[in-house]
Amino acid sequence: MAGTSDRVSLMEDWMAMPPTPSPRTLMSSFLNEDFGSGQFSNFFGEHVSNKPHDQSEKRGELVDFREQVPAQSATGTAAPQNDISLQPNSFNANQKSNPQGSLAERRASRAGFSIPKIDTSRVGSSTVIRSPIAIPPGLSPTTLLESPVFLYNAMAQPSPTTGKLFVAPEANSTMPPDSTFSNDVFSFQPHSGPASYSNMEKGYNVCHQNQSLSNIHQQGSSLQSSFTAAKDSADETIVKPKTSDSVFSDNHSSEEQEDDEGDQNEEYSSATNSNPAEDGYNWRKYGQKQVKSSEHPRSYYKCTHPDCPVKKKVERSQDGQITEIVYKSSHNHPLPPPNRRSGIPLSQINDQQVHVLEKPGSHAGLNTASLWENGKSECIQDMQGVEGRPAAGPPVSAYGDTSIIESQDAADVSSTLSNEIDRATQGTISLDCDVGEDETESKRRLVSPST
DNA sequence: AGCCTTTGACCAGCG
DNA sequence: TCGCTGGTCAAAGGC
Repeated sequence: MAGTSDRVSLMEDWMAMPPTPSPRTLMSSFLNEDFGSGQFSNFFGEHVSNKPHDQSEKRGELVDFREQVPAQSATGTAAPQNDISLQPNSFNANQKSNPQGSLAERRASRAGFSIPKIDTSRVGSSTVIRSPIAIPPGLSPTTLLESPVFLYNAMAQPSPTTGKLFVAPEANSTMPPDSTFSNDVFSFQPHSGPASYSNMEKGYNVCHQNQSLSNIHQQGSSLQSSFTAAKDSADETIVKPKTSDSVFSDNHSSEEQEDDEGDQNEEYSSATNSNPAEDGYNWRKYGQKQVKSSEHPRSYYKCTHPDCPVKKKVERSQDGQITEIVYKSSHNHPLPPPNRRSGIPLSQINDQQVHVLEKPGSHAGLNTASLWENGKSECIQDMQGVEGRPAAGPPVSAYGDTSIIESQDAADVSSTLSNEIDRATQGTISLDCDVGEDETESKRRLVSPST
């Protein structure tokens, strides 16, 4: 089975990587990287270099795709082609709340980088995390999203025409050659280094439709999964993890897929906690049903926060692996403290946060992880900047300013990193950068059932 | 005691 | 109108 052997090969690559480095080591390695040499920017391409497709060709497709989409501005008014929020080297043109841009942007600008931004303002209120493969228990969909690779490639915003979330090409990133668009659904393959599922957060964070993808925090390292992200008519965002080999061929047979799941079951058998409540929010299950459209039973959860309209549907395979999550509506409250009841113990979060920094073993992994951390830091800083705002309040676009990746000098990086760790260990950071406003609950499924 | 899950019943939308 | 389907309710019981 080709897919299995691919994954085995990947795992071997990971196993060959250096043992867990310390954050300092990571940072040191990171700082020794030549940003301008393209090592970093080519990382994703390098790690998908075993793909048969021509990378530039695919990128061209992506560009074409984007150009075909009549973009809208964040305010919903007509805008020139190629929404500026998607454009590299143009974030300054999109400043709103802060004429100088976010701290991340300022830092990046200072370092000579431009930061493409995600415009999440058009993202709607219902999120689907849908996986044709089962998400291993304890492996959060958000963790998948939080892969540095995903982050780095996550120039994502909903299609102006369909509302589906798609990922646009970004100048400094390398689209995996097997990236695909299909009905506004973009698939790509995060693959940035060793993943240790046992070290990942058990459970998952909400990947909120109003949440800048850059704001999604990483509790785990990158995965060899790929994702399909889609957003439909301001209602649903679909994030579709795939196995690495499924990326090579979307015609992946169901048999192969089942085998993949089986393999993953074995790989991730150590992760046993699949409680969907562990996304940081508290959920109450109010129903379960076997629906015809899915071979798996569907569970219905409500956010237990008073007056919070958020619901989610979770489908699990027989072995408890999550196969689909559909988020509906938006949280109108901050993320609750992490260690309450079903929340993750603070100490566990600490460890996980540290693992984020320690796990990536390759240079590229270091880079992505470090950059991710930087981006996360900016997210946090942005969040701090809006503290005190009514939880139900602000336009989402306020968070759309959050930068994804920034380049920093050594001091900044170290400072950011250590601050990040400190915040994590103090349990003071909110993992959710979203305070949504769109309460629309209509929804429509975008991706046909995986079966 | 409070909050959770479970589970059968009920309801609404749709063809 | 009827049957199917998906979503929700609410009682019961567990932790």
